[in-house]
Amino acid sequence: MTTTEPPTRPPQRLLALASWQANKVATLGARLTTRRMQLSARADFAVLAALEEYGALSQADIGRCLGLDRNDVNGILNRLEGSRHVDREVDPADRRRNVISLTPSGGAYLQELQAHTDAVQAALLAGLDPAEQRQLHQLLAKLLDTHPPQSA
Amino acid sequence: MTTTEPPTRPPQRLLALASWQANKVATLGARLTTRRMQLSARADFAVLAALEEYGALSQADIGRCLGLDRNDVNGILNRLEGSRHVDREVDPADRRRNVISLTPSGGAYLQELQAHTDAVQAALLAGLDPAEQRQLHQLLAKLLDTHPPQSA
DNA sequence: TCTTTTCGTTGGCCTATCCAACGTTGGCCT
DNA sequence: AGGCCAACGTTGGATAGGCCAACGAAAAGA
Repeated sequence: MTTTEPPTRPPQRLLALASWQANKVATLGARLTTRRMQLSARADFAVLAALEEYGALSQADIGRCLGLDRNDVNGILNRLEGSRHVDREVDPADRRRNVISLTPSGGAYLQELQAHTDAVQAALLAGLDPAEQRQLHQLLAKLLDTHPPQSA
Repeated sequence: MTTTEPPTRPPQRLLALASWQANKVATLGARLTTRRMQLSARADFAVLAALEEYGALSQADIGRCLGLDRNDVNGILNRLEGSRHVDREVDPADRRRNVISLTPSGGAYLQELQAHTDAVQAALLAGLDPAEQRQLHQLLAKLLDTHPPQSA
């Protein structure tokens, strides 16, 4: 009797789900990231990128444009402030707010993370040719565009 | 002076990243899921789908075909066994293994979850026309195919 | 003025992913 | 036979992400 062979593939019910696929791609990205940097550096990268593109921001604005919760932004900033990648000052014009600004050290850190991130992207998309990569990117962008940005 | 307008969009450095997009789509899927069922039901769905497609499996086989860690499979099965959706018996042919099998109740639960899952997919992909949905699905499938299946 | 909103902060909950270790069991090899 | 190694289930823990509730301070609106 042939021993019933163990399954190698995920069940069709899962393969059919775009959300399941997206999850798998996301954790794949996380795995590839771990090989090159601390996992939490992804969050740092996001915040630093926002500051670099938009200049000084309040914590709430950072959260809104990144789709992050205020609390989580706070935690990331504690880390970044601790390593002097970011300055945190009370906004004199609105003392409820903190003005978060990028330090030179933070800018350098951003460049460093960008290099690692690029490598991760290349590894993640290695199986697709350039045209397919562009297609995928555009489809994901369109999908995200149709959903309201929301930071919890 | 025009007060510097708060940014609404994520920075370009993030928009350019497929891994960031995948993460966002994944959490979007999670959010939509939460509206209809317990978040943890996604894991239940995956395990039940595997059992339904392949018949009785060992815990290790479940983990392998779903890409899950053995430990996590264990936790999911504790839940499913507690609600009688799954039977767990020692394999008489190999007493290291447990034979996990779907109960009628589990089959019904699977159908119920499938309905909710379908609704989530529809909501997630609502912004894409059918051809785009197919394209996205195929590109994600191809991407996942090029990466070795690995369960931690 | 009083009320409502925004902001930063603290603390906590749930899920996901992953790693390390243990005892049990089976297969393999000499 | 014996001894070694691999696989299995299980326990416990680490890190991370996403989310919610509540608080005091401060601003905006009525």
